[in-house]
Amino acid sequence: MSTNPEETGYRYDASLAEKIEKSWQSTWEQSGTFHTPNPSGDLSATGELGSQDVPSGYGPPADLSERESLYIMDMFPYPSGAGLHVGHPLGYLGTDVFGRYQRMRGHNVMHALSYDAFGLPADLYAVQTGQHPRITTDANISNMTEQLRRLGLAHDARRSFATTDDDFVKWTQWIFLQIFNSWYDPEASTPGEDSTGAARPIGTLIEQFAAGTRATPDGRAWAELSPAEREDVLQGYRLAYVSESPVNWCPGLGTVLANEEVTAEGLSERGNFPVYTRRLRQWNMRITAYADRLIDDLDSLDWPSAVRSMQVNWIGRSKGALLRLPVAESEAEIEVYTTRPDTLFGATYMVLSPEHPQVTELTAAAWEPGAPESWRGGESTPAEAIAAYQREAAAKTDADRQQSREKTGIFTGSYAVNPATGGRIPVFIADYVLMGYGTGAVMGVPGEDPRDWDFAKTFGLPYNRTVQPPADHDEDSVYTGPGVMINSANEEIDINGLEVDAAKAEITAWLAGKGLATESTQYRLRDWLFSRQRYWGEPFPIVYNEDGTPVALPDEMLPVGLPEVEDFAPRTYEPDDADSRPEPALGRNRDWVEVELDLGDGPKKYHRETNTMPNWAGSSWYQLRYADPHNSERLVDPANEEYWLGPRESKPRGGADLYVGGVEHAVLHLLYARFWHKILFDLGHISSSEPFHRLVNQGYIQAYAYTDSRGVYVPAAEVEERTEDNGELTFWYNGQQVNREYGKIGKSLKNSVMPDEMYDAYGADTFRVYEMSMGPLEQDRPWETRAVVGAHRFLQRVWRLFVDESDGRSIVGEGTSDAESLKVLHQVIAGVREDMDHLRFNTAISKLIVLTNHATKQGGADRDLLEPLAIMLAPFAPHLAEELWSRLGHESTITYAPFPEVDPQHLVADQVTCVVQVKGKVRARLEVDPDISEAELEKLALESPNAVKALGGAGIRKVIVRAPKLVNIVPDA
RNA sequence: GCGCGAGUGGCGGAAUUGGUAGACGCGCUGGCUUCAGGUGCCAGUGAUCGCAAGGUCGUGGGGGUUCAAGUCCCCCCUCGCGCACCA
Repeated sequence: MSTNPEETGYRYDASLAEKIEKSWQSTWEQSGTFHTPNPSGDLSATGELGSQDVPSGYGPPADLSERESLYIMDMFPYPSGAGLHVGHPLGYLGTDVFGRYQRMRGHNVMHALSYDAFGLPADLYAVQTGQHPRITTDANISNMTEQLRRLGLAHDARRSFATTDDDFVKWTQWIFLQIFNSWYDPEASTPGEDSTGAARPIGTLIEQFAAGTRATPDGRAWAELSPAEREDVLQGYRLAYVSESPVNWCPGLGTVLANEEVTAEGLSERGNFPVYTRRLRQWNMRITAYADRLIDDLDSLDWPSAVRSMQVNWIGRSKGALLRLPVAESEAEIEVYTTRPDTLFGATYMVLSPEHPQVTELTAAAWEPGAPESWRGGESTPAEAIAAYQREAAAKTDADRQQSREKTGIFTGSYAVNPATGGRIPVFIADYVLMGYGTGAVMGVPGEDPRDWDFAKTFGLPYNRTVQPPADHDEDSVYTGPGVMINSANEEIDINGLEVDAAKAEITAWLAGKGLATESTQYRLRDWLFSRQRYWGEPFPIVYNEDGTPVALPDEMLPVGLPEVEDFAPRTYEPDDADSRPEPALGRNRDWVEVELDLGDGPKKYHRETNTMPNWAGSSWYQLRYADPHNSERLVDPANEEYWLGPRESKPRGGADLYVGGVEHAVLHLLYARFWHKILFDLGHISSSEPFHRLVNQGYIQAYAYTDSRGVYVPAAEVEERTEDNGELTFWYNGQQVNREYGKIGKSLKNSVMPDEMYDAYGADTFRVYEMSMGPLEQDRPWETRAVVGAHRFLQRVWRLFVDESDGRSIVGEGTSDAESLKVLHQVIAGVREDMDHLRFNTAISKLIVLTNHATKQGGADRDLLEPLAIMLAPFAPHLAEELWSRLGHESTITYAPFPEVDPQHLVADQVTCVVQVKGKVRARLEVDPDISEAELEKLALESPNAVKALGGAGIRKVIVRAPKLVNIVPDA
């Protein structure tokens, strides 16, 4: 029999790792090791699925349901057909390690993974292949599940779902109806909430109209309105509503898009197609009603500051004033929004957005003789010039509009009156003023606003400084800084000499007294465009009656399934065909669209809504469904929601305890999910008012890619590096020098490494340890296949502390470890606990390596050291740890073994190293008693030969003693 | 332009409240084991001077505070990310 460890099968190599991993994975699955009990329903300890027939000690402990809850979430994946590369599991491993650690700390940990399975890629693929997206989606889900299974993630598989499941779609649609049937009551208050304003059932609004306590828009009594008229009124309040408004139309994708899905360049985030602003009748979500709460509640969350500031910026709250400027020689007024009412004396012109509704009434019949040529746009009448400019603006994509900052515009021929100066100021239209913000009209103050300065320069308009710039300020330039007011007085008011803030208050009060100003808060945030014309999404649970009025389907009719169609594509157009109109794919199946239903008033004809929901819908509430994934009566049972997501001292607004995912969702998913969660909270369905208490953005794993002289990617795995004589590093492929670049991992970049390759070469535990040891979770880091072996060597050393590689015998000592080893052990325990609590997995692993290396150097270790080592290793290398645990004689899983406690008694050392510095530089080291007195230590330090030598006979000015670690001797200068 | 974050060996990265800079890993160098190979083992490894003991320099650059600065303060440079005609 061979005793070469490489042939005995007792060396921890890839094939042994695979054996161990697969065997424990199947034990865990059969035992329901990671099944997490709910307080109520089918997953409770007494429920049907909950009564686990666990064959051994590998199931969860009996008292798990009595433990404190901890809810860990990953941003769930889209089931892509490309499969996983080594970068994908990073976040899942981080949450798994943390979850496993928290189980050992005595928590009932809920952690599972589901799939965000509606969306454009499956839809596009279906269009390409003609295959139903459900088929490809399901296939992708099983592929990904299989790839992930090999990682040994401690997920409760019973809680896994896909957003495309009928059972899930039903509740997505149910939530939509809740939102549709609600309005935002600014007067409502919620117990425990400091701000007022909350979603309330639409019935409470109807009561107010019916009782006359709230006036209808046109003042008629509610009873006098026809059903269609009533619905029109309600559409102005519903939190989900249909309206004809400017939307982002993307002909290339054949669908409209939310603002959040359009890039700063005005292109679709998917596909990079041009996006046009078109007035279309679409569904919207009134997220603007929640703007204040979405900003203010961020303070209660434990989120990265980058994400918080992105959300704050996206919502874009600004405080200012609405001013009403009279139109000269007319009864009309133009309302403008400004954050600088203090500069009103400097307003020398006005600008309206080209889409502004008052443009037509302000367009003069003819140019007055004095109007400069540049104001006329080369047309002979204002009407023609205005119309031409409006046409041009409409044809521009947002990208075009933003590309050029050159100021353009047309004079309307009308004048407004500056109420402060009484002066006539010309009114222009210009596309630098956006209809979607404020009132779509601004006062032009060239002296204090850079854009107005540019416009005034272009059109030869005068400026009048109202804030005193510093002496060194260039006279021929705009000044936006602080200062005191100048040139700002008339017969009624004098704000000269005031600072900007005081001036704002003063002038706003003066105008308010004349009924010309009100304080106002404006938001950059727009309502959320909620309909898409693609096939692969949730249908709306809405039908239209013969008047075209939207009618909610009753809950019993949910879910509304997708119709079968032969062609999944929406009608798409040439990407630059701005005149096209969206045509949803669902409309193709006329039998599905035209229905006869009895909605309580007898059978009537209806037609269905043919748009689908955006793929953000499912991810906007899935955090609730994990808590009660099979409930068919409610979206989540209140007891289960409270247990997992309810508010606690550590999370005042509740939510998942930890949510890990990429930063790219900072303003999309994370804003939408907070919005829906708050509505459900307001309506009393849940106890938490935030979905995710703590958010961590994991970094990305990046890699080198190589291109040859033609710029074509070559397989990164086959590139060789060479150090030239001058020390320069060069890269070679097939004898040709290639160029290295650093960035994303991707198939097309030929630098993709699959987890499967790592399983084959080292096993899943090695892969896990490597990924967790590369650096802090939040940080991007480069993938380096050749470095993985370090993690493997570490696990091999651990193995060798337990098992004799030549015969597989246990070599665990049963004696007591020496004091030095116990000191190292307890230092490591203390450090690892601290690191784990803060998700510092890389440093936790380095400490485990220190402990392992110490034991290895000792030539072996005893059980009192190796048991804690196995437990601390378990979150990172769960399969190996479970194997070692069982080899130690345990007959139950290591998963719930209590995490080692620090025994301070072992931390006290009889000797400690004291450094002796002279003038801040380390000159000597002393081994001293930890309790040494300062005087004694000072004496020893001053006597130490190296210190004496370094002092070189100089006198001593001062000695700083920090017993027992440090002495600093300061010589005379 | 505005806002946020980060600059530490050849590389990834460590360094409570200011108190031994470079833990741990990769790579590299030397040795052992092996028919061979390395995904095995042992030792060394910031730069520099020195046979050595030891010295000098060293955390993007410059200045400052302090007995003591990667850490605190001021100025500057570079990189990354976000927002960007939002009145």
